[in-house]
Amino acid sequence: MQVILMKALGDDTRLAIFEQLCKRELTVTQLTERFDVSQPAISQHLRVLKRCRLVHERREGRFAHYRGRPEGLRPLINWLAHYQKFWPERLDTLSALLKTMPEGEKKR
Amino acid sequence: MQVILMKALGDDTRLAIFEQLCKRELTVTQLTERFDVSQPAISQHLRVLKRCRLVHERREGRFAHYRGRPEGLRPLINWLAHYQKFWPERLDTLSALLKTMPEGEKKR
DNA sequence: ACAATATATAAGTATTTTCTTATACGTTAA
DNA sequence: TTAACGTATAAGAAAATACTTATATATTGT
Repeated sequence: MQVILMKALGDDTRLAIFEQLCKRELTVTQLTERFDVSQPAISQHLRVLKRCRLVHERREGRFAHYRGRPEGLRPLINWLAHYQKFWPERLDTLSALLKTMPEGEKKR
Repeated sequence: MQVILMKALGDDTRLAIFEQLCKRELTVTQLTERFDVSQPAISQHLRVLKRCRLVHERREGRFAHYRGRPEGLRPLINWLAHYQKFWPERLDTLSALLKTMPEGEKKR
């Protein structure tokens, strides 16, 4: 369901975290430095983002490296494609393109 | 800001209302019949959707006809286009297409 | 082994959001 | 003109969400 995705990205802090993590992989501590909320708050946001696969955790000892997963946005794209019939013809090829977009892991 | 859009669409009832209104124009009363929340709740959801231009109100006497405005999704599309560089090359033309998509009113 | 570090979880509080009922306002029909 | 109808707004209750502090757990460096 794309409502879950919208909810996840509908919070300013969480959206900012996602955007950061799409630029570079960061640990929880590094994220905590960059935002003015507590470390637990960051962890909680990460859990939400992880639940809908918008971020990926790479454990390395006691460090948790997180990176953004833009592929996780796919359900949103798919949902939006439903509405392309309301947009100009120029975009008519969008859904075709989307249909052929692979499901699995993508290169970054 | 696309967070506002996400917030607006991040509620199940509101998303369902938007989807209904993209299919057909409906009055507040008709919407109230279709959902199991009170009429004021519907009006409040409509206000949120209207604020971010996801619906349009057509007044006709005491009736308020609402219809969905899928064009209002554009900020979302634009934002998503930022992430296309993380997607397969197949989609590389997406942003070009989006850039040329007109801003004004579109045909339905 | 022990202290320090990195993160997660628990529990509670504060804030925001969504709902309700009551009511106000404008429009139409009788 | 007045009663009924359609919708919006106000006010407050209920529910959901985002935060905090305290603490647990695991890992590393000394």
